[in-house]
Amino acid sequence: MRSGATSSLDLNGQTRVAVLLPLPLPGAYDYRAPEGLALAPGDFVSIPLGAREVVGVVWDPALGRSPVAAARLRDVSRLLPAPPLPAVSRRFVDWVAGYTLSPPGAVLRMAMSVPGALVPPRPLAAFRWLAAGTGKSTPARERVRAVLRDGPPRPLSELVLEAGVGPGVIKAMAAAGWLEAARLPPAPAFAAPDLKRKGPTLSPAQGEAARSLSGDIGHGFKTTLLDGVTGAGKTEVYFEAIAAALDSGRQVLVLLPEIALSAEWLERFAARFGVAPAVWHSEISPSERRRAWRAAGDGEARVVVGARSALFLPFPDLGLIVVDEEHDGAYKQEEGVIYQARDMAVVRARLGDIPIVLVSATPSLETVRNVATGRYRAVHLAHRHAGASLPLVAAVDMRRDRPPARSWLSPSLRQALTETLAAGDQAMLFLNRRGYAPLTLCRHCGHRFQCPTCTSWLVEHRFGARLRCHHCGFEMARPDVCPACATAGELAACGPGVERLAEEAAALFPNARIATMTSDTVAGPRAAEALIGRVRAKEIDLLIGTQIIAKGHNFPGLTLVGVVDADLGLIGGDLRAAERTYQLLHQVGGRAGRADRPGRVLLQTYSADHPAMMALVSGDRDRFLEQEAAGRREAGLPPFGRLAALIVSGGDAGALDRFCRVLSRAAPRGEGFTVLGPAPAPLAILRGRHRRRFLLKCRHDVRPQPLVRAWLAGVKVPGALRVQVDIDPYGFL
DNA sequence: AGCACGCCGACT
DNA sequence: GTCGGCGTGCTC
Repeated sequence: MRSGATSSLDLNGQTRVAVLLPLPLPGAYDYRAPEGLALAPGDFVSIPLGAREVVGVVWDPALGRSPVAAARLRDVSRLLPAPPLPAVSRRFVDWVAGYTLSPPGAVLRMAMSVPGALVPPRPLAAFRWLAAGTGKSTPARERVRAVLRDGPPRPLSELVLEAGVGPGVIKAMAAAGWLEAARLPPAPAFAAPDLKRKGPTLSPAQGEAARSLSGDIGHGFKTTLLDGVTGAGKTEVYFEAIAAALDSGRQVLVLLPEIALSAEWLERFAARFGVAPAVWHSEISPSERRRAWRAAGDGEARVVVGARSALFLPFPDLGLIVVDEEHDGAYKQEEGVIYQARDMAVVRARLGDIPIVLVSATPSLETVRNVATGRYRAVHLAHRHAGASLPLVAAVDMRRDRPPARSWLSPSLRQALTETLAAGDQAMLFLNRRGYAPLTLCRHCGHRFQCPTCTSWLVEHRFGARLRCHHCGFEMARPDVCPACATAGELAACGPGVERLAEEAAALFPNARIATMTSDTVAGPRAAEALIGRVRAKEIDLLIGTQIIAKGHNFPGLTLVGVVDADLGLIGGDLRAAERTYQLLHQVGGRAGRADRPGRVLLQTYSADHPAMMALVSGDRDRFLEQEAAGRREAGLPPFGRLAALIVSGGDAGALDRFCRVLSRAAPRGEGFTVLGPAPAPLAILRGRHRRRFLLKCRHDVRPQPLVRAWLAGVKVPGALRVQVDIDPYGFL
């Protein structure tokens, strides 16, 4: 349905419209609407730009923008046959652009990065049996005839499959007059969830939580934290809220970190609603992407589950947002438009005046703080469902319980593994380090293998005997001779990666069936699913992996989790290091003992008295959060203050440092904020570009955006350098 | 983001 | 003598 045309009339009586283009331009461009073409904000249009034709969106007229001369205006070429971009989506694009200090067109690009989605789905090419044509009958042609005779027209892909012929045979038969091309209406993209289907029986606590969330549907914007330990049944609870939103006729968006790895979630959804949801993430094919975008935009997709960018889909009637694992760092987009999807989801809910549920067993300090101040409401699920008990967590103090030389499993962990495997149970070893060894050095001259274009060591991968940079993809064959001193046979692998751990485990437990799971060993979601299936079928005794084994997978037979290097996430001066370590290790530990058997978690650490370790062992999350909060409050760091980072990069370190001095001089001065830097960015050189970082640290009541805007307005960035703004910076990059 | 225009090395 | 490298700059 289209609202009336709201384009403005120019002095000459010509109709002028603002068109936002999916390009990093500072604002919308003005065009002329040809006579007879009524255009309203949200309309997708094709317009000429320079020598090419570009798709854009008619934007809402901006106030106080000095208009470009009428003589320069060009005509809108045509209106595209797609549902208009809803007003909420347009306001959201503008809001995100203003918050992240990105050009609005760059944000719009995320909302329409779907080539070909703007033409209606083309009818399916199909073929029906005509009669005998010319040419001879062959066995292949006979099979096609057998499939088609007396039946309705069949799509090409189906025919190819059923008749066991190549597409060439069909086309040749059509050309020879045996078959007639027909058109079938396009298949409905997504089936509607079955709302009559009964949900599972909920515990009293779950039922109460579900009623509480469902009661918010249709009553405007409200943010709720759904907080409960792994296994407490949070998913079933928010499924009921989804059912309530669907029942009210509105769409639902569920955000997950790395959807690609969570087939288990899709199974649970299908079990509850009888259909698959529309799925949106970076790895879906162009045709799936097109289908999902279109279905979200015309309302056919009732539920979309996706990674962070699903937030920008053009939902016309969104009624609920769920952000699962809200604490997960994967919600922070670090490239292009830099944004925190969880925070932007709250904004999207506010603009749409709908409820949003943040879900986590280990909520972020930001969210906990928002609950404490009353901005968010909290719904707690205190206990594990169906009587399952929480795993017993113990720290292994590596200062006393030392592994033998060149091995990484302490005597305690070895013994626990032995017991577990002997009892016929499954175990898991977690080490957040891909490859064989994180560093290779020459024992003769001390040479260390470093990436030629990044500040990072090359990681040895025994599989294929390569040295690889995990930041830029550089790789080389592992040499036998030191490139610095030419000594042979003195290159030593330092430290463990999962491959090396698997080697040690195989030597210790020669009869155990061991599998390694990292992004290197499982290519894509299907391979991951297959491996997880083997673990569930108890074809694997010991699973060794990086953080991809931490997320969302449920292994009923697993009773021991060994964290090989619990301190790994604590290194580096990241302000969220302790929090992230706690969250990740808690999640890893949650894999142990879900069913009727208690689980055990051993944390190998050199800092057993670190607050994060003590909290993991004692299970006292709230005390840990209070300590973290106290430290951050003291330092004026988020969520008690605001941060913005400026990353300046360029190929020439000299030019970069010169420009950094210019930036320093132009830095804003005043009350309530400080500018720190320039300092080498955490990855001082990435892909051959040198990087420096400024930090703007603001009091909680001071907005960093106007300061950064004024700062950058006062300098001219040399062409070869790049300045990236990161509002609410998270970790390294 | 494209695509043009614009100044310095190896080819018919 | 040209073809072409991609560095800066513009697109309503």
